[in-house]
Amino acid sequence: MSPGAGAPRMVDRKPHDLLWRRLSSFAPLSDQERSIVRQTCAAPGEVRAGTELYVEGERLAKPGALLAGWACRLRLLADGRRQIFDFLLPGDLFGHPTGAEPLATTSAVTLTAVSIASTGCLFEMVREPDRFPGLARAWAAAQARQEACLLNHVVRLGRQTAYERIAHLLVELGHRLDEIGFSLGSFVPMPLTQEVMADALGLSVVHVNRTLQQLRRERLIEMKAASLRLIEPDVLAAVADFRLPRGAPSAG
Amino acid sequence: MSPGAGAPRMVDRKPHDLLWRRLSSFAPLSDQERSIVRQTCAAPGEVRAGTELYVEGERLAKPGALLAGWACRLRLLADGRRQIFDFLLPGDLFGHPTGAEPLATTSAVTLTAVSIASTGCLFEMVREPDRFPGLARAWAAAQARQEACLLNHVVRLGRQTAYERIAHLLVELGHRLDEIGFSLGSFVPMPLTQEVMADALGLSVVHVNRTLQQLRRERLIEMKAASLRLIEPDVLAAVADFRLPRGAPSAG
DNA sequence: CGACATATTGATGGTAGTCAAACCTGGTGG
DNA sequence: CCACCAGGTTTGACTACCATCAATATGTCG
Repeated sequence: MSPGAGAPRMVDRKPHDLLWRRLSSFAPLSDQERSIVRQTCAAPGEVRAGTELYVEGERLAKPGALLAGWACRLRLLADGRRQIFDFLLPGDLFGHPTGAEPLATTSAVTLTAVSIASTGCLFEMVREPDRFPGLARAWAAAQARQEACLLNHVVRLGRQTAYERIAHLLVELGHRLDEIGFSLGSFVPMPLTQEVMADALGLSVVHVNRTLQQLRRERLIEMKAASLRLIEPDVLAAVADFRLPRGAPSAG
Repeated sequence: MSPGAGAPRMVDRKPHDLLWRRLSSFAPLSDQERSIVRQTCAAPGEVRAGTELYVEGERLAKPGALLAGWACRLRLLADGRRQIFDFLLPGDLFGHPTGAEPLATTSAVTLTAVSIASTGCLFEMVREPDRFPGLARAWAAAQARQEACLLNHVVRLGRQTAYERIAHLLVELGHRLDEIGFSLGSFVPMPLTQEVMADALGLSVVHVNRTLQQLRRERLIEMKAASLRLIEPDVLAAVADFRLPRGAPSAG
């Protein structure tokens, strides 16, 4: 499941290695493609926690990739309720128009300090699958992956209890972190406040708190600072009916 | 919002006109593209209600488009709970692999008798955006549309009450039906059982029943056989905080 | 230290789930 | 034509999960 202790970790390397390694795990890249991706990451931008990357309805003009830090996509309701759709982790792409209209269907906000590669030129390349087949395939796979997570999220929200939702989300995030070099059974970064988890999982902060306590009491998870350890990933996956997305890239 | 009473309705025409009209509403098609799409719909397949179009995990081999009838995408949990992700209406595409791996991430089941065009060859064409630019753009827009509906669904499930969820779903379906030729303020087909709505909205059948009654009592909707009328679409949209998806095709 | 965000705890109430039964409705067949 | 049945809808009684409100810790940062 995880690389051995000595295996290279994407996140340990220079940020500008992270993206091409991540894309390569979706589909093999040519040397040319790889070097272009690396160039893209040469001068990442840095933004603070709480920054809006883009806002619902706005024209998507600055597509990017996260090289470090976390963000999320969300929508605000008229009365202030907030729904988080998914989380963006290092190596994830954001802000790329999908349909004909390049208008954002969600907002996106950073949850931590974040460093960002601007991927405008990569996005141009993806439009020419003949010249850049590896990149195009990796891109499509990355999108498919994001959609798979969204489907998981719908299941959590629609048909799972608070206990199951939290277990499911933590296992999913654990696996995603595993893919980028953290090992599933050990402490991994988890910079989500309980309020953020609540807004993602459709629960109240109070109930998230109590449910997390239950998971800790049962010795299924362990929390420390802004990090988390899944003590029993298999038990958690079982109670949450978690399924590994098919076609998932293997870590390392 | 809707075409006048005398305007042509996509669904009134021969099924084999529906698809190209629908795709044209996303992006203009060349004469060649249009005629190919029409040919695709020449000999639709017919299947009964309750047929599985494909099953989660299976290799997607028979991509298609709905020419008549309704279907849905769903997932079953280990203990029998069921979550419906979205509904497929006439003119919608299904079963097209998105990422590298052509494995279904959901199952899909027909809700009514359905007629289907096999779109394997169209799907090949979409891979060559240089030769078929209109089709490629329409395809991308159709996908974007589907994703927009999925985002709406997450909001419903995560942050809305039963009352809001149902209102929101009905308005969304109303608008989608409006796009394919029914008019928003009049009776439109609505072949969903309360159980299906419950499995889509993360509610129990009983509660769906009671909430629908409330909407009827308040004279916001009217139901008859397998059809529905939104008496006050604006009020419903307001209580549900419904937003028209940007870049939506206009009906007619 | 004080200001602020986040986490925790307790008490109470409401929304929605569960269980169970009755009631339609359309279709089938004797 | 009516009995019968299956699937869907409706109703009632009861329960429980989770939201809400409010107050108190804990922690972090200038």
